[in-house]
Amino acid sequence: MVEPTPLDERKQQILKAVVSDYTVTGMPVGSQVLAAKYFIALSSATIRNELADLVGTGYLQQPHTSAGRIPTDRGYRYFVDFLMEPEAASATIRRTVKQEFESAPRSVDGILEKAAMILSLVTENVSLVTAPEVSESRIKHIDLVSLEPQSVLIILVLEGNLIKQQVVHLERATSQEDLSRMAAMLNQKVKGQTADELSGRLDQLGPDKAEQRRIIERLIESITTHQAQRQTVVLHDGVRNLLRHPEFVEVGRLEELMELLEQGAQLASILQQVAFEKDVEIIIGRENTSSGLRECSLVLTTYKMTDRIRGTIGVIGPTRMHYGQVVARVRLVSHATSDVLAHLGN
Amino acid sequence: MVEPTPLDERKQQILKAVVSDYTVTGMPVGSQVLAAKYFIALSSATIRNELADLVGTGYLQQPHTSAGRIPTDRGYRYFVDFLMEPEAASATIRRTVKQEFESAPRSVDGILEKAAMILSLVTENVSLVTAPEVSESRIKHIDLVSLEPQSVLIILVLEGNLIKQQVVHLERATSQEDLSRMAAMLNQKVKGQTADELSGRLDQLGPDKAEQRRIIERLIESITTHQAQRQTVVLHDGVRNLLRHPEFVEVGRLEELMELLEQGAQLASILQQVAFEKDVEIIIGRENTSSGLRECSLVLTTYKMTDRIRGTIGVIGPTRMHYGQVVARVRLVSHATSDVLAHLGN
DNA sequence: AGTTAGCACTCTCTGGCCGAGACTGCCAAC
DNA sequence: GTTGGCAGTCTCGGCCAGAGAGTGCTAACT
Repeated sequence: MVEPTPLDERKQQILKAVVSDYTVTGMPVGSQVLAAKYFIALSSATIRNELADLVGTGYLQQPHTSAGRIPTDRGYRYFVDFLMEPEAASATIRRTVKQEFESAPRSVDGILEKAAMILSLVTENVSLVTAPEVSESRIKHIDLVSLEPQSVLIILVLEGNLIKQQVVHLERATSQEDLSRMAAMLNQKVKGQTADELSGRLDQLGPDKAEQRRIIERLIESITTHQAQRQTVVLHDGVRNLLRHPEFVEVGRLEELMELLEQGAQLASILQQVAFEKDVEIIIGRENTSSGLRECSLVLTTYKMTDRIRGTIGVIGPTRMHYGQVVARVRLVSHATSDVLAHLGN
Repeated sequence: MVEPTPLDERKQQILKAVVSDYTVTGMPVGSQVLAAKYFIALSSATIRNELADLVGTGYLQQPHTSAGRIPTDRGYRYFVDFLMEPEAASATIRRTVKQEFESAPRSVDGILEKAAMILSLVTENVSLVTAPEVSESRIKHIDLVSLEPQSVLIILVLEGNLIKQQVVHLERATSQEDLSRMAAMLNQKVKGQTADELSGRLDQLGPDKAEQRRIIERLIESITTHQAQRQTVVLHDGVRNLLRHPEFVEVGRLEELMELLEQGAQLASILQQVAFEKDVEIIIGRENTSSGLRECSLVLTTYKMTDRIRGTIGVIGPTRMHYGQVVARVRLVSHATSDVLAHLGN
């Protein structure tokens, strides 16, 4: 990382003005416009000198010799770190979010899907939402359903009414009656534990018949390994919004981005690597390791359920975005989502 | 509908050649090319005469005066109805489909998602898959989980290990023990029935305590109404493929299409209206009622599970597509999907 | 009557050119 | 350090010309 050149007050104001203006108009910002709209006390020549400095230090760039300036990734970074003023979501937006959530279904999946929809709606960008890690969720209820004599369907009801299923094959035939009995016993023992915790506590299961015990071990092993290797699901919504941004008129960039969104795996690993030092994390342009995101920015935060952080929620948009507004709205939707999830009950 | 003008043999061959060539090259087809590549016995002048007729009767059109001809929707329609030769999927494609399905999870949801992925892969278009109607699926297992004293989570395990959940509120507090007892009873009575069938057969429930009976009625009512008002889910995959087609370089058309895909509801109703007179149904360009699909074609068929038709599977692509190949591959993936679903067990 | 060669015509596409417009960088003066 | 002035650079839109592709029509041919 390059040591950031300290900027004096006036350069900061000019950088801020360039970012603000460019964000709105999408056109490179010239010295005359800046002098007229933002710095009436200064002449355009003075501003030209400052602009030249900002280009030299890498905060701004020129698309071509006779054009105005646009921010570089570094310029945006300085802007969001030091210059951006906190904004609050408007009452209209808050009302929209509230109303939309009212029609959300009463399950984690449904709520997160709705959250993705709402977030893309209010930010006019692509929204991203990761589902909670199953292995970290508390188990509320276990059910065992016999499919074939040696084949069992395990149904896990996790906190927030999140339901997970998996099929496991047993070494020997086991009847539904036996399975129901084991399920009843498991429900008493495992309630409130996470899949992660389960693996270490097999010995807490009372001394049952050796055979049953072996089956239960097999089931629990299946649950823990299966959940461990599950990759995080990433929901997204609002690609249609992206098409309206002028930076995506050429479909080239879009293709790589769509691939990223539709494959999910790479995106999941990107989102998992985010270190949330602040409540909202912003990743700008080439700060992204993925080439499909070189001209995009991510604005990410987390959401909670039962007071623990469970997943990431945020948006992907062009680097030229109204960061203040997007941050406010991402934060709003994140809080609203956490609220709705909280009301699902433990 | 305009009465189709009967086409003599040679006009048919010329129309077929135009469609075939245009499908491959994407360029308007001229009389010289046709004479050289497809009709060596004829002169380009003769072909010009025939082309003029085909334009007059609405099977072909000219982008501009000095350009070659391209098919109209009507031309494509005639082609797929009378001229298209049946194709078979290549061994490579068949192997790909087979291999991909091997890594599919053992649940309906997972398999259908995988099917969408595979179909978009092998057709290089956007794939569509509707999920089975829950209300028509046989119930394999019911579980009742107490959330709060008066709040119950109903878990339905349907054929194919499809799991559906819903929360229902009761008039009075009911313990988990009571719920488990009722679940056990319900499992005996309702096994193998569909939600639709359930509603009519309340009286078959043995004479229990009036109170329990009322609760069960409430649960069943909740199941049937809830499932009835669910709208069909439409999965899609492969938007990234669409971006590679030259007809979508301008994002205008794409925007409407993305909206259709991401909203789902309108798409669901379109798919439900398809009358499957043949095994593969093709809807071309403006035959679509939806404006977002005016320059797209749909190639659709159905898939089965336990010998009953359960949903629609197919693709959306530009009207200029290799229909024969796409039909073959849609059919292939549909059959493969049905096969994999069949092995899930009842 | 159907087919063909010939030909004039139309339309698109590409590249080059020009002038307008937008901004800059630099210099000299303040 | 700031400013006015000015020459220089680059993009963009419009215009034009020439090449290329393909047609429609006519007249001749089988």
